[in-house]
Parts: sequence; C-alpha cells; structure tokens
Amino acid sequence: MSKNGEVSASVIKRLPRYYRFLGELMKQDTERISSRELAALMKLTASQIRQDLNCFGGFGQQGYGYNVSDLHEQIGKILGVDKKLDTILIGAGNLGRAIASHINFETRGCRLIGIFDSNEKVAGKAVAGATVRHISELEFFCRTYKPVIAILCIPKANTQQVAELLVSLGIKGFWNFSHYDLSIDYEGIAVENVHLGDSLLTLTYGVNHILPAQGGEEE
Amino acid sequence: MSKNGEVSASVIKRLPRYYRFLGELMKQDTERISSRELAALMKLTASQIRQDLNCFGGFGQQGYGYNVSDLHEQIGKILGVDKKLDTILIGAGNLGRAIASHINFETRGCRLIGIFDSNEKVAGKAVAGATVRHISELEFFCRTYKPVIAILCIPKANTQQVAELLVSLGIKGFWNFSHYDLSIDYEGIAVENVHLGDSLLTLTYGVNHILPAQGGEEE
DNA sequence: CAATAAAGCTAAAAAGTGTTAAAATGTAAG
DNA sequence: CTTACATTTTAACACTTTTTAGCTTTATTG
Repeated sequence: MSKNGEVSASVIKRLPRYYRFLGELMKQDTERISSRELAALMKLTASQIRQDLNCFGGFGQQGYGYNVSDLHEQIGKILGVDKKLDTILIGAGNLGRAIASHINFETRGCRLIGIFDSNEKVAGKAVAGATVRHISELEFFCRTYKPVIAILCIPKANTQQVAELLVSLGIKGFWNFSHYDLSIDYEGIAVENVHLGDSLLTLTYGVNHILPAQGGEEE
Repeated sequence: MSKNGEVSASVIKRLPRYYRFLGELMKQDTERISSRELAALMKLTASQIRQDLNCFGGFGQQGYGYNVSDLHEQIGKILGVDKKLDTILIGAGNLGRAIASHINFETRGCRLIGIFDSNEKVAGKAVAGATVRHISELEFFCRTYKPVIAILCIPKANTQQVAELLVSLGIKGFWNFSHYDLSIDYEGIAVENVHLGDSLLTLTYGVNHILPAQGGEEE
C-alpha cells in the first residue's frame, strides 16, 4: 500500500481473480481456506495474498485462516458488485452483440440498460433481451436514465468523439474495445481498455519465441 | 533486461502498443520521431521508451531519433508479424464468431485456418469466410494441418480437457477467453488469458470509487 | 565546423514481491 | 477449566524488478 493509504493498481487488478476463485470454492462448499492453500490453488505466494487482502483490513483469523464465503462477500463489496451500475453499450456489431450476450453484467455490479448503433438497419433488433436503439436517441436516453458506464465497441475513428459526448452526458467509466487508447485526458473518469489485438500479438510473440527453442537452441 | 539476457514480460507487453502507435504514425506519413515526442504521444516517459527499445538493440540514431517505418518493421519482426502462425478457433458461439470476424489475424502474425464447435447444428455454417467444423474432426484436422495456436471460446468446464487434447495435438499457444485460468502446468506452451469478466469488475471498482468522491469526500 | 538534438548508458529511486519473526487464535490434552 | 502446543495471520524487513532521472556520446544541421 502506498503511504497515502491508496491501494495500488496491481492489487486492484488481482481482486477480481480472488473473487472468482473464492466463488468457485464456495460452489464446492469449502468453508475456510488458509493463505497457503489459496496460494497453491492460484499459483501465487501466500505472502502476496495476505499482503493484498490486508490492504483492505484483516479479513483472516489467526489460527483459522479465511472464511471463504465471508471473504468472497467482503471482496465483492470492495469491488462494488452489490451496486448495479447502469450501463450502456455503443456499437451493436459482431463484437458488441457478443459482449452483450456473453457477459453476465449483474454478477459484475453492472446492469445493461441500453444498446445503441449508428446503423439504422440494426436499430429495433433485439440483442441479449434488449432492443437496439439508434444513436440519435443516445442523448435523450442518457439524460433520462443517467447511465454511468459505457461500453465502446465502435471503430477507432469515432471513439474519441463519442467518448467526449458521453462524458458530457455523465458517463464515469468506459469499457473500451475500440482500437484506440482512451487512457486519456479525463480526470475522474475510469477507463478500462481491452486491446484484443495487442493481446493476440503478445501471444504471437510468445509462440514464436517458443518454437525455435524446441528444435535446437534459440539464438 | 534481466541478467540472462531475456527480455522481461513487462517490456513484451508494451511492444504491441508501440507497434500500434508506430503504425498510426506511418499512416500520417511521419518519417521520424524522438523518444520525447513518442513519449508525449503515448503518455510514457522518454526514458522508458529508450530503455524498452534498447532491450533489442539500438534502433535509434543519436541526434536524429527513430525512423518510424524502420522501427515499426523491427518491432514487427520481434513480435513475429511476418510469420503467419496457423490458428484454430474452438467454440463458435457468440463470442467465438465475433472474435473470428472482428480480429484481423494476418496483421498479428496469425492465419485462422479452422473453426470448430461441439454443436452439430452450428457445423457447416460459414463464419468469417471459414466453415465451422464439428469438433469430432478436430484431431484429424490438427494432424493434417498442424496449427500451432488455438483460441478457446468454450465453457469453463471443458477448457482444461480441451486444452490438454490440443497440447497433445501440437498446439503451442492458447488465446483463452473461457472463464478458466489456463496459467497452468505446461512448460513450453504460451498462454494469453483474456478474462473479460475480471476486466469489467476492475472497471466497476474504478467507477464505484470515483462516484462517492465526487459528491463530498470519500471515506 | 560548431552548436544542438537525441539516443544510449549508468545509476538512483520506486514499486513490488518474498521472507522471517512475532503475536494471536483455536484445539486438544491434562 | 486451564494450560500448552500447533497453526496461521500480521507486520516488519530484505531483496528483486521496474521505472525514472541524469550524464555521455554521437550524429545531424545550419
């Protein structure tokens, strides 16, 4: 933890994974777990787990370990799973539709309340139980329902412009799938970039640097 | 760089982003760029850029900067964009189909050569120009065409089992979208996990910790 | 040919991770 | 019911990795 009491981004990034593993343990009716056991399961060191969890207060009990469902609930609260933030999705193309139907928003503290697309032909169609609206309705919709999260599945060229509009309409967080770095310029706005292309390239690198090493010696 | 001459994972993770920004600069006919300019553009420090690039040798020229198209090509080579690794996709559900049609594989050093699904009804349909095959054909296909990368868009429950089969069939890298941590057990296999759920939860945390801070003071 | 710009390199600072010792709790035996 | 022991978290400390800053060297440009 930093001196000013703020929890570092690296710790935050690990929380969802803890939450996920604890959820699994609950399903298997595991009542309690020590940091050592959890570490073995998650391929981490026990000290890191203890350190991470201690950023938010002592959830464990000495001589006992951590109560699984308790810890799960606590981390859930820290993440804000109980809040259900109203969320809209912009761009009902292949990826947008897949995200809408593939992600369980409710278990991640979100509620998908609207889907928008600039294509007139797509408007009116049902995706993941919701009707796609034309982008021209976006402004009215936001002023009425005040969503706080926007998912961007739109072409790179439009991203900055759309994001700025959405900020002016009260959006506080972006889940950005477009090929554009939205790491930008906004204070008080949370941005989570998902660069699938970059992710694939990282894998490409990894595979290319495994392959030559297997027949003979690399370099 | 570590003592044994291996480049650290944090540097590798940044390479695709350099590659992307350099590609953009090329489109804008920028011929050369200094680490300082690039740093401003990418919101990094100039030192970090110089340090990162120096892991692979001196691409820059003192007093001049970096030649954009040259550096782009060099990083491309490091990543292996020129290789075109044969890739298969398992799971032609919403997400699988979206990935297949949304990602430009060729520009990331991959070539999508097959799509597989366990659902008989999906088999035969065309996705992204390829025909979906039934999973029963997987083994024969792999032995014949020897793909090296597999994209997993399948339910959590099947992931481990399918991955093990694929490893036995010669797969060297996984791009894993399933809700399962494939960080596992294999030496000489590259794994890139894309946990969309975790990513959304991180955003949820971010937004929840912005919101209270805006009206009044947090905690 | 000198002045300037910029990469490369070295070293310091910061962040993150792992280790160890101390304190606290639960459990079981007397 | 008390006490002793084993377990396990905390917390402080040490080490490693990553990032940043500053200095040195080299090339370009007028």
